[in-house]
Amino acid sequence: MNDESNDCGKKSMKMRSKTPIKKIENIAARQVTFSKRRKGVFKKAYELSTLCDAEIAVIVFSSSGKCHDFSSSRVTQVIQKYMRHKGNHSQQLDPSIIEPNLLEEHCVILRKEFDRTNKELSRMLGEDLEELSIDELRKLERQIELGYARVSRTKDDQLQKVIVDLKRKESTLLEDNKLLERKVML
Amino acid sequence: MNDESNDCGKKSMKMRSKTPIKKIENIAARQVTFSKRRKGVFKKAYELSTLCDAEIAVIVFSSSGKCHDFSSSRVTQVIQKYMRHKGNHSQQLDPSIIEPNLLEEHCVILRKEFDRTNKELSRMLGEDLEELSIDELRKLERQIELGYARVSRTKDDQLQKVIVDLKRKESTLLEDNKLLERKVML
DNA sequence: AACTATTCATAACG
DNA sequence: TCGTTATGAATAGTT
Repeated sequence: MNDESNDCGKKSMKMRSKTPIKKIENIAARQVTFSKRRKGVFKKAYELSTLCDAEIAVIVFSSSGKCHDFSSSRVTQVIQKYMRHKGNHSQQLDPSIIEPNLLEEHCVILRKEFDRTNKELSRMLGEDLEELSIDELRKLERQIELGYARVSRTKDDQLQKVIVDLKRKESTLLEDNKLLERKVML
Repeated sequence: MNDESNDCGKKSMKMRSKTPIKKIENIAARQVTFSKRRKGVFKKAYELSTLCDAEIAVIVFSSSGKCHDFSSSRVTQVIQKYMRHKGNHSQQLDPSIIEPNLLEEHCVILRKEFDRTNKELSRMLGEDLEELSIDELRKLERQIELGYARVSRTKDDQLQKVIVDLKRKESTLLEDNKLLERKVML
């Protein structure tokens, strides 16, 4: 512990330093700080998700290897969404670049991911709904609505584009016609 | 407690309220808060990882669907570690009955299937629509409509069931009450 | 985007 | 681990 510039004639109570962000070497202190700050991060994550209607997942492994997580919805759900956004799974789960003895493990992970995705797709298609609660059904309904709105909007945009294109062609042709007519007149 | 912090005729002042953690309805304000707090969460995550030698990943989706992430190492690395921790009860794929040299092949096939399913799901959710033709978009739209109808119907059925159940319980209770009242009278 | 009063998080300590 | 509190840090409201 370093206490450089303390005097403070006050009750010589807590003298908090400016907290350098550097690995805490004292193991006990590190564990205490880990607990406190982990809780803090999860709280902040919760507040962010609630205030801003955001979806968030936090995964932490302590230096001792223990796993902790927080999510506004479900960690695996957020992970899935994340993977989709990043696109190609192949990069992340490509078995060919993985050591042979880890291959099996990755196959298992991939299989799990596949099953999950498959299930979600089924439900989006209105299948396998039996075991869903009313709340889950409501959530699914909203999710589908969102997807529908996006698809519908994209389609409309495309249609608009086609229409604008056609109109432009039309007016170009009209002008050409006018020019040609004038030439004919002369 | 000292009486210093009264209204005091100081400069007009900011008057921050106690910030209830509830969805911010004003969209502009929500976006600003999202930016600020997202930065805050990421900073806290960084500090936790550094101070405590921990591994952390944070994934956030804004309400508008934009994806942000932070990790002390690599997000996908943390995700894989997480999956490994959670997925130790893996009986889905028994590798002992698969020849080692077939395992990789199996993985490749699985990955292809997975990517295909993933793409379809993304599109149902209204993502990655850029390369679809108008006809394909129309088809997708109809597919989603069908799924929506099924989900909506299932939900309504469930709600009906709950209502019928509650009504039955209510009438049973009413009858019980009547019987009890009679007994009390006697 | 920048500022600052205020609330909040947490290091140090019991 | 839990509670307390002074201090540093985050941020809501504002410019």
